[in-house]
Amino acid sequence: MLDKRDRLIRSASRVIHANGYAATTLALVAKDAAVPLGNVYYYFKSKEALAAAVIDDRVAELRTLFASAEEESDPVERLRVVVSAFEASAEIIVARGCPYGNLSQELDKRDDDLAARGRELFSVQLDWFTAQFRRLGAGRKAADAAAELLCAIQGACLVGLAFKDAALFKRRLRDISRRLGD
Amino acid sequence: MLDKRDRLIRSASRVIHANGYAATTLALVAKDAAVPLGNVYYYFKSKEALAAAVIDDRVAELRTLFASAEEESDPVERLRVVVSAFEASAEIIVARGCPYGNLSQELDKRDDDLAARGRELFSVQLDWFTAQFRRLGAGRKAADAAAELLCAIQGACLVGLAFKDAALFKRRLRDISRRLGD
Amino acid sequence: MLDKRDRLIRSASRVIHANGYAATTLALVAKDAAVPLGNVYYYFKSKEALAAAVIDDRVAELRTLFASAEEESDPVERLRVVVSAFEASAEIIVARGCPYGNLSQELDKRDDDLAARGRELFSVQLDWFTAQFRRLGAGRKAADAAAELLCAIQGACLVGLAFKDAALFKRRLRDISRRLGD
Amino acid sequence: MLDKRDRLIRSASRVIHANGYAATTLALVAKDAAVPLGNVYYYFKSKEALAAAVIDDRVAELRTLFASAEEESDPVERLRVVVSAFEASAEIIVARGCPYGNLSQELDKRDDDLAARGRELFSVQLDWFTAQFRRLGAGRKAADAAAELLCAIQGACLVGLAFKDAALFKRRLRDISRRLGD
DNA sequence: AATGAATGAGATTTCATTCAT
DNA sequence: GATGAATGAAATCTCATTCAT
Repeated sequence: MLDKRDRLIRSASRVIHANGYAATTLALVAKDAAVPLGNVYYYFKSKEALAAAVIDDRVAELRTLFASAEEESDPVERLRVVVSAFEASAEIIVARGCPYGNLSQELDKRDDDLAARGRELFSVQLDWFTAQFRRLGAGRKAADAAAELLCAIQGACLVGLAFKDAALFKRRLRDISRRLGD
Repeated sequence: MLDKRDRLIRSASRVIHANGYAATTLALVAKDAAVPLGNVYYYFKSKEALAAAVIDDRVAELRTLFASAEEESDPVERLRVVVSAFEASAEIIVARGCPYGNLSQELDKRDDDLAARGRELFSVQLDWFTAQFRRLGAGRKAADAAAELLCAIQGACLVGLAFKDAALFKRRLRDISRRLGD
Repeated sequence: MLDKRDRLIRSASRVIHANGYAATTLALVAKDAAVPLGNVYYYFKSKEALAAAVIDDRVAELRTLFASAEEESDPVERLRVVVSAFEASAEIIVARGCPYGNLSQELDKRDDDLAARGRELFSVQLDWFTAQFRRLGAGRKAADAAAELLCAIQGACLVGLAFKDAALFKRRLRDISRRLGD
Repeated sequence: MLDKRDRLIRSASRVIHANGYAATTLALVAKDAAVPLGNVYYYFKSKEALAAAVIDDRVAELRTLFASAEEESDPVERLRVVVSAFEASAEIIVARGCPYGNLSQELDKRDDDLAARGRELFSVQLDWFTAQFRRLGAGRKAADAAAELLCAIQGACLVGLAFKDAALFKRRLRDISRRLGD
């Protein structure tokens, strides 16, 4: 069994993904993690701090994905690995939304530094995508190509979620994957 | 001066756009509309009912936009009118997010009928886009082309918001607009 | 159509009988009477005043019943007319409770003069019952016999209501009626 | 000092007895129990849940009374113990009403399951009374005799309350007690 | 470190009553 | 007389956070 801190992050991640940050109560998270409510504050000084840890966890998840994609040498193949990873999560994304996009959007409205942390969920992707396009010789257009890819993926998540349509979502991702070769 | 009911919808729309539905309190809305809190309940039986009115308002806004786009006869031009309308709102979208996508996504996690109402914000767009592509002779691919367009716009909104980058947002929309001709 | 004042009393009587006084809202009464809410205050200066009018109405109803019972000359027959009247209302009493006992009990907890008015619902019965027993030569035991009768009727109402059992209720009332002859 | 949960039930019982359920506010109960209002919700998830606990408490009280009555072997004596217990509470019943009948009647108008819970206050009495009459050889008339007894007691409570007349109340109960021997 | 309990600010909602016309 | 609208006090309930042990 994971230690309490990790269990809390894991549970918070699940509950936030399912309900959104504002609708998530610490009581729910504590119960899901089988940790007494009062104890949450031993590990995290506030609800915000717990959310920050969730973001860190997701960023780490993305970095792990990128690392595994780097086993490919061709940047196009690397990007396709990432797109495939989204496709592999189609069911959950279509049911609950994108764990990166959802949270980034919701936290964006705050003036905390949680808002800034939320943006990392996108910037870490944008940066890595940019690096790949640069290796493809895109030069100064690399950043733009990266933004286009991020937009395409996130748009598919949002629309797939609204219509709960995994088939549509996958079709869109395959299309994105195909065009990466152009 | 608008009548109170309209002022409440207008204020709720603003506040929800700025804060999200969950973080919106009726006290805030009432204050923004200069209406005493208790009076809100004379016009709307619940917070949810007010949100439903906001959604209706936004759907009407979209229909108005579509009606004006229909002054063009060429479907491609019509679609470009719509894309341009998003472009024209770049500053606010980049600051607060897309008023349709944001709300649709947040409400999607509920099991109310507010969730269903939220989805209308997308389906009304998808339907109209589909009709245009059909007139272009897209046949059974019309729905898919419509979904692609919706994804592209929404993706741009989400990423534009995260990076508060109106230039990026506009670039993306112009690109979308250009490709509509292909 | 009754005039508004009477319609309000009639509706208030119905709604109070169905929901109890505390759970009755003037909005409900106004709607039931098809009278605009604001207008209620033209006819009654407060919710309490409306309830007082309802009590007056019910007291009048009882007096009418007594008057009709007085067409009989035998006091025992007179009392049996009254008991039969309760029996005739078995269905509604078993569904909603006794319109006299319910209200008397609920209002009893106040320190208004509504409490005193509520008690009239019982005292008017007690007085008339006492008068009949006195004519039967019960002498100073007349008051006690009257109280016993009132207790018996009200007990049957309360228990009939709790178990929603009209048959039980009627059996009890017939038993009471029979014993009146002893 | 009782623990808080018990204090809350005790206070709620008192306040509900004094004011009725609808007119009881949790603020009043909390103050009476010397518990901060917000803390009430740590022990009971809603006002209804607190009322349900009050009912449980009263049902338990009745069962304790029945258990002590069962120290007598003669069913008639047992029933007289119960009637005496009501008589011993004459002052409070005449001031506030019967804690079982009042609540049962008020809750009866709801469509919650609180209504059903309220009915238990009577059914637990009816069942035990029936068992005693059955031991007396009443056969299938046992249930009817039990209902008659319950009606008699409750009628006395209701009328005793309306006239705030403890002497009348006691006279009625003694009469009931005497007739149990017939 | 751990935890059940406590706290209080604030959110939604209700409603008798009053106001303006 | 009539009425739609307004008002504000108060009720129920929620929850992040803190406390006492």
